[in-house]
Amino acid sequence: MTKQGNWLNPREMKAWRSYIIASRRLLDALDSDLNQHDLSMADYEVLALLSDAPERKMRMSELAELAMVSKSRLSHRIKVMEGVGWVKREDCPLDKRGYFAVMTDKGFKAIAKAAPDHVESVRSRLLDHLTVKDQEEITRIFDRVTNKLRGQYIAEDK
Amino acid sequence: MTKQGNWLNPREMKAWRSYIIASRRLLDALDSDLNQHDLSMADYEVLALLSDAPERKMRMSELAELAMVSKSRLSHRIKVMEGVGWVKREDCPLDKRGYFAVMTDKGFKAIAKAAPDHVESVRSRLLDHLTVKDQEEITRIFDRVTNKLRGQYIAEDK
DNA sequence: ATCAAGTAGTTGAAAATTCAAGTAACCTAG
DNA sequence: CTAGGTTACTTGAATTTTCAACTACTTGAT
Repeated sequence: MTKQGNWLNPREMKAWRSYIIASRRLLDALDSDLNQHDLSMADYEVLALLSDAPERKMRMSELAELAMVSKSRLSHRIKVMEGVGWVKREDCPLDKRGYFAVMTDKGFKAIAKAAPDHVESVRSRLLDHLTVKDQEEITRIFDRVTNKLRGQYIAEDK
Repeated sequence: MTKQGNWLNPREMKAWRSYIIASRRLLDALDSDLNQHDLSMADYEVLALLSDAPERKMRMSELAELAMVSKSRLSHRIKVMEGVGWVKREDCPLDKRGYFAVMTDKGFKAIAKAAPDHVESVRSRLLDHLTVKDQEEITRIFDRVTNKLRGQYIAEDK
């Protein structure tokens, strides 16, 4: 299984390093752009998901899953967003263990305000530098990676 | 400058989402693999840099820069690594403000033990799913992204 | 020399995240 | 209808990361 001693060849190494370095920098830059709206990428994602959901509400579990964060983290995060007034909790009548996170008007306004800048940020820091062909390659390659990963990766909670 | 209201078209959206989702999952998986050696990706990177440095030592600033973490974060992190016995600090005679982080034998053993698994992890979760052509595309595309980013992004400290 | 400004690195407190329980509700086999 | 296991979510404590000083040293201009 673990075929040890099998170091990366130069081509593999270059691909891996290029990818990792660009990604770190890119994510840092996007996050830092978003900070001007007092949002992190993770929080933005949560709000974006909520704003697209029917009635702008979603079960905690589903939200955690789609936003790819642990339940615990989402729970803590929603608590602070609740403090800021962007979301409220609402209990689920069908399953009394469950809760909905519901986006408030204020929350909607907050993300509506941040979204154009964020999109512009994604453009200027990534998409603008990719040709149409590049974009298609990226889609093809990373969809494959996700699919393979789905098969392999068994996370405990998140 | 900020051309607002310019939402992503479907192709751009697909590329962006594929990339982001795969990356999140990939990094999570790699991190979780490394946890079996009590290491995070960031700590691994720090140790890897040290183990490649002459005399296995490096100035704090340089290490922070190459590992792409803030000085503060590195400082805290080195403190715990020092506690574990993987590194020591050594003061720099040339610049009395400065310190070297020096990897100990124990530290070297720790990363030497983790490295093959990590490499295997990078392979099985990413590289194995990329053709040679894909790897070259990745290198080309992400090198470009990094270059553009370098021009744009002005981070405060890190 | 001297002083102002910048650099190297650390620090403590605050905020975020993880980790390990914990509570309550649901589901299902007998 | 009920015990045992699972699911949904929260919580508090521990760890990690960020943030805003702060110290000590260096540098460069006068």
